[in-house]
Amino acid sequence: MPRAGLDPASVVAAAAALADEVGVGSLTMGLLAERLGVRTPSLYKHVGGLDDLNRRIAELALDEAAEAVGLAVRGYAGRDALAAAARSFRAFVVEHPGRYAATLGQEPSGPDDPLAVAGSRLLDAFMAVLRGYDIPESDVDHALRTLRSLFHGFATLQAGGGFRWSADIDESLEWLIAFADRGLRSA
Amino acid sequence: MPRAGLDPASVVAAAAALADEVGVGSLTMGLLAERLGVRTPSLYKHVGGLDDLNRRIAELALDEAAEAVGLAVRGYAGRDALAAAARSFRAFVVEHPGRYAATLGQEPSGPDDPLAVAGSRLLDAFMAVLRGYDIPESDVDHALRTLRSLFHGFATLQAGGGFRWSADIDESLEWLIAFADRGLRSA
DNA sequence: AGCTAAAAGCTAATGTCATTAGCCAGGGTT
DNA sequence: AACCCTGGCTAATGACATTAGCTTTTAGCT
Repeated sequence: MPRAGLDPASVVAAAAALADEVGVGSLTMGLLAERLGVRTPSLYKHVGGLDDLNRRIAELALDEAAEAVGLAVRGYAGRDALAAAARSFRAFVVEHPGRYAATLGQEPSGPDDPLAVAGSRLLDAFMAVLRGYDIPESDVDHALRTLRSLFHGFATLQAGGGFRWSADIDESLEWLIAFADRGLRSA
Repeated sequence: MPRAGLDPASVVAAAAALADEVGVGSLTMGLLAERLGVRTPSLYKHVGGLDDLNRRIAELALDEAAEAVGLAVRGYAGRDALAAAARSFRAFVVEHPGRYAATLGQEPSGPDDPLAVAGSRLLDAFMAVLRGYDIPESDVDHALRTLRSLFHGFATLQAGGGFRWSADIDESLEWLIAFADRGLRSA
C-alpha cells in the first residue's frame, strides 16, 4: 500500500480545484478522495471534515483574491486603480467560482481566525483603491462596504448566472466602473 | 389517520418560514415534516423533492421582494425612489434571509419558467428607479445590472455577517444610496 | 543496519437524509 | 352501497459523512 504523499495543503488545493469544476455544493468527500486516488476516510487524516474543508477553501480563496487584486492595483491610483480592482476581482471569481462560493456564509470565529485575516487582506486591497479618492475619514468604512458590496454583487450574480439578457457583460463591468468612479469622486 | 390539510402552497410557505429560521442549508425534509405534523414521505405528495422545494421557495422570495420593492417605490422618483428601493430590498433580505438565500444559484430553465417571471418582476421594480434618472437607452441594461449588483451585494453581505466592524450598517446604507445617486445622476 | 513510534492508508460500521415503493383509510361521486 | 382518487403511513434503498480500529510505511534515532 504505497503512500499517496498527501498533506493538508495539497488536499485543500485539490478540493478547491474540484469545487471550481463541479460547484461547491457538489463537492463530496468521496469525489475528492477518488480524485486524489485514496479512500474517503483517509482524507480525515488531513482535514477535520467537510466543514473544515470548506473553511480552508474559503481561506485559500480570500488569500488568492487579495493577492490578485493587490497586484492588479499596484502602481495605479484613482479611476485606474478602481478599474484594475474591479476587473481583477471579477476575473478571479469567474475563473474560480467554486472557491469563491465557499467564502459565502463563512463566519470567522474571531479576529485571529485565519479566515478573518485573509478577509482583511482583501479589504486592504480595496482600501488602496479608496486612497486615490478624497473620502472623509469618517466615511471610509461606509465607502469600503459599498465598494465591496458592488464588486461582490456583480461577481456573484455573474458567476451564478444571474444576468440573463444579451447585453455584453464586459461592457456592463466597464459601465459599473464608471458609475463607481462618479460615486466615489464627489463623496 | 386524520388529514393534515396540506397543499403545495402551504408546504412551500412553511418551508420558507423554516428556511428563514434555520438557514436554507439546514432545511431538511424531516424538519419540515415535523413542523407540519406529518411524516417525511408525505411531503412528496405536494412537492417534487428538496430541489423542487428550493426552487419554489426562491420563486416565492422573488415574488415577495418584487412586491415589497414595487410598493415602496410607488409615488417616488429619482433619489427618493432609489432610497426607498434600497431600504425595502435590504429590509426584505434581512427579515427573510433563508428565502432570499434560496434564490442564489437558481438557474431558470427558460423565459417562461415561473422563476424567471418572478425575477423579471423584481427587475421591473428596479427599472422603475432608473426611469427617474436620465440614462441613455443603450445604457439601461448596464445600469440595471449595476444597481442589482449593488443591492444584492449589500444585502447578502449583511445577511451573511460579512460586515465585521463597528460602523453602523444603517449609516452605510445611507452612504450607499448617496453614492448610487451620484453614480446614476451624471450617467 | 535495526528499532520504534507517529503518521497515513484501509476496511467495516454507524447515523443522517433524501427518495421510492407499496399499502390503507376517508370522503366525495355515482 | 360500491368506487376510486387523494393524502398519509411504514418499510426499504442508497448516497454521504463520520468514527473506530487495524496495518503498513517511514522518519528519526541509536
